[in-house]
Amino acid sequence: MDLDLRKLRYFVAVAEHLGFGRAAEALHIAQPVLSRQIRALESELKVQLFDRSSKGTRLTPAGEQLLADARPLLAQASALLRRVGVADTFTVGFMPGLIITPAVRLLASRHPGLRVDVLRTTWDDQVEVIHDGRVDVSYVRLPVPEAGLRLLPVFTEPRVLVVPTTHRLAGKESVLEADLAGERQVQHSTPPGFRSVEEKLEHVALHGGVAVLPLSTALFYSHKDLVHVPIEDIAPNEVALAWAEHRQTPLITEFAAVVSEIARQG
Amino acid sequence: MDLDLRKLRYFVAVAEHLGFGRAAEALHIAQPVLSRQIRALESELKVQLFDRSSKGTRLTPAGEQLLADARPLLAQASALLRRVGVADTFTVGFMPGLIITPAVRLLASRHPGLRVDVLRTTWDDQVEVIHDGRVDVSYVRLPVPEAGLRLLPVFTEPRVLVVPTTHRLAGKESVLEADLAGERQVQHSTPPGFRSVEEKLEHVALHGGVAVLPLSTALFYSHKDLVHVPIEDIAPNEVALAWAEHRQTPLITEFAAVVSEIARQG
DNA sequence: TAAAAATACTCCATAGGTATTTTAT
DNA sequence: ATAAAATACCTATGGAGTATTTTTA
Repeated sequence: MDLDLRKLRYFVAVAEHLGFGRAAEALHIAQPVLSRQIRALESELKVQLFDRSSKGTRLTPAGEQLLADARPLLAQASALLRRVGVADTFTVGFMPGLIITPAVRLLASRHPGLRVDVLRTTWDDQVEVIHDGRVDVSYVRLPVPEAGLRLLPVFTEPRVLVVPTTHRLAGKESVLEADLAGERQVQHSTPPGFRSVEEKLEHVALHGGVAVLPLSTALFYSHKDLVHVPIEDIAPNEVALAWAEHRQTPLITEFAAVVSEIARQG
Repeated sequence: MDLDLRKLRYFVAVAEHLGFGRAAEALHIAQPVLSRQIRALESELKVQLFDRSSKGTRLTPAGEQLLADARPLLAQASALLRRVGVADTFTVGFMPGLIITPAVRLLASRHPGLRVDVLRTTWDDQVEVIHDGRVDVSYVRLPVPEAGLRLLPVFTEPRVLVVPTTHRLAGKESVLEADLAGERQVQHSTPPGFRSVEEKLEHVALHGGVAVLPLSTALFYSHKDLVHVPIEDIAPNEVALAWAEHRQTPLITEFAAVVSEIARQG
């Protein structure tokens, strides 16, 4: 009668690992248990979800369909738990280009039982995911609407100009903001509205123009037809760790401490 | 670790009935079971959900919060089940003003075990709810985008003009479409964009103008400052039962038969 | 004291475990 | 022959029931 979220979680694990043995290991349960649970799910839903063979396990079309439905449902359930303050997993959001592994590893190592997830965000949802509970904390690029948030500055970094290799500014040691006068600047909000940094850079590579990005982002998305040049006099980009000011859990406090410790060292 | 949707459903029932005894009855379980399950949920979530007293049971703020989260989650889970073809409840959508109780009652009486729900739709979502599984079938007002739908015509009805009682056309026996020339017609899509018939009629009552509505809608939303007049030469409004062309379940087929039988008699 | 919820107990369905067998390459 | 999944069987947790007690207006 009611859908069993545990079975659904098991199903997603099998779908992702494409194998019962591997999935069982990841779930920390025995393989026969998993086989039985998936069979039970199949019989409850009256649908075959996997084609099993000794040479790999594959999703049926019905399985693909269920997987597409199951992921958001589990995410919503997880967000609900986070909103009421029961952490099943600790989830860290981050904007592209930011390095979060040291802090995440350190937290995970201190709490062997805890599952730690990461979620990549975009300009559009970097704050939203904090408020709706998809993440516990998130690395954001300022400025952000600060209402309801607690912010911990992590570091600042210069912004650089990204241009095609053939561009007149491509060879320079550095440029000034004034040098950008007359350049077509490709921005996030520019129609047709780029939804990702990749799209923005691809546009610059294909159709020219210039983009201004934080240094770490430019390094992360390095592109063979593009180069970047420091801009001397532009305000630096600030990165902060953010979380909801209600919902101050011990784990959030600890993670914030870990992050500022690492930032102090690095 | 995983949220238990059964407990969540029990919780919603208690919140809606504001009492364990009444909720247990509605859920067809014994009262002590429900008490235990809610206590278990409270202890799993480490939050008190209800203030209990012998004189009524009330939600705590945390309970209110959970209720707001629980409803959409349960709805999404239910939609998932419907998409994979496992009906836990049979849900019938309808546009405002349409009378669906006879068909719904008949279906429910033929299947004593089945829970039948209804969901009111709007112009904006009358088709969407069919495709995303929030309903099994829905009474829609044509025209609709027919892609992926099966449609069963149910009946046609005249459209009437709705005007303030003080309007120059208010007293007429009937009018022609030509009489509307020069009138400010308040339409669904007219800025500022009315999201409901109520808003539209309220606008007409307050600020004048005219609205054209199906007769049944005008009757359903009768308003003391408004009257309606038949329009002789306008195309009648058509109402159809619609469902997703994949997902042709026996229950849907049966309901369609019930509906067309009732339509033939009425 | 009467109505509502909580507790005590019993029963049974089912998740999880280990050991073993089946199946397909 | 081997690797993967399925089956067999056992244990323990927890959901559901009935009977009863506690609580409070």
